[in-house]
Amino acid sequence: MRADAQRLNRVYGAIADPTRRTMLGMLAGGEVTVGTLAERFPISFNGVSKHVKVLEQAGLVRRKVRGREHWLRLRPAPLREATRWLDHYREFWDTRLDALENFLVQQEERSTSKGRRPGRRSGR
Amino acid sequence: MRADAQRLNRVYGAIADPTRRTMLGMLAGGEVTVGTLAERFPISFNGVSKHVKVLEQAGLVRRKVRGREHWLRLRPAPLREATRWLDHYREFWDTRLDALENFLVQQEERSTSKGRRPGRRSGR
DNA sequence: ACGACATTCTACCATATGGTTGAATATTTG
DNA sequence: CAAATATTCAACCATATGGTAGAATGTCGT
Repeated sequence: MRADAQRLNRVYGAIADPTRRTMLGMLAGGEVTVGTLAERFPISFNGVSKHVKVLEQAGLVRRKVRGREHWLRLRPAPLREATRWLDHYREFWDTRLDALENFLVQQEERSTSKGRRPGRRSGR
Repeated sequence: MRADAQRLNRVYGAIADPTRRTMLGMLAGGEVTVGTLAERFPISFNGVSKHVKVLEQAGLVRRKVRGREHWLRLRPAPLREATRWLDHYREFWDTRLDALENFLVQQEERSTSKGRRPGRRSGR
């Protein structure tokens, strides 16, 4: 599904920025306003506001307007999805590729440390 | 450490692109040349070459030049690191925030179902 | 040596991103 | 009502990104 991929794009894109990762960490304790968030970053309020919007569009943060303040809350669901994709491949690679790597490295060692033996198909 | 964050930026940035995610999937089976990879994408060879470079700089792919061909191999280690960051937060949020969300939603229901809206001044 | 092949490098383009400032909007407070 | 506050919107800038095309580099086959 395309929508699925789109969401992954947004989520990984969102957490690819260290400022936004830090923001997510700050939201772990509960709700926080945009202004409170902004206090802790060396960029302008507007810069922070933009980052928040990115997190929001990735579905990682939910905004609730109460009076003049915007309260932000973490939404873990998209992270779960993102983890699922990563885990699916990572596990497979961890088990399968480590073995493959060892195998290939050994093969390399064999062909470089000892001379090529006659009658052997040289793997190029 | 900053280097750590830098690596996470690169890895998440790399997998934020669906073309590159697909490439990683294709590399699961073992080594593949850039050209073989390129055959399966609707973009130019050069475009593919650029994507490969991004994956390489994120440490997700290792390149080995054999003759005129460049063979690519997956490197799972950075994925492991990326998963670790995600998992650390996700687990925490999963347990802690789901409870918080339920609590807050209930609170909301309680206050809205009784028609207790705060002074309403219509927009504009 | 020569041409075909696999690939990168350089240059270019359009759009996205992260940042800024200033104006606008809505809300609380005096 | 007016001022202060919390925030977004709009415009702008510099740089990054994803894409293209063409030239350059290195290797293979004859």
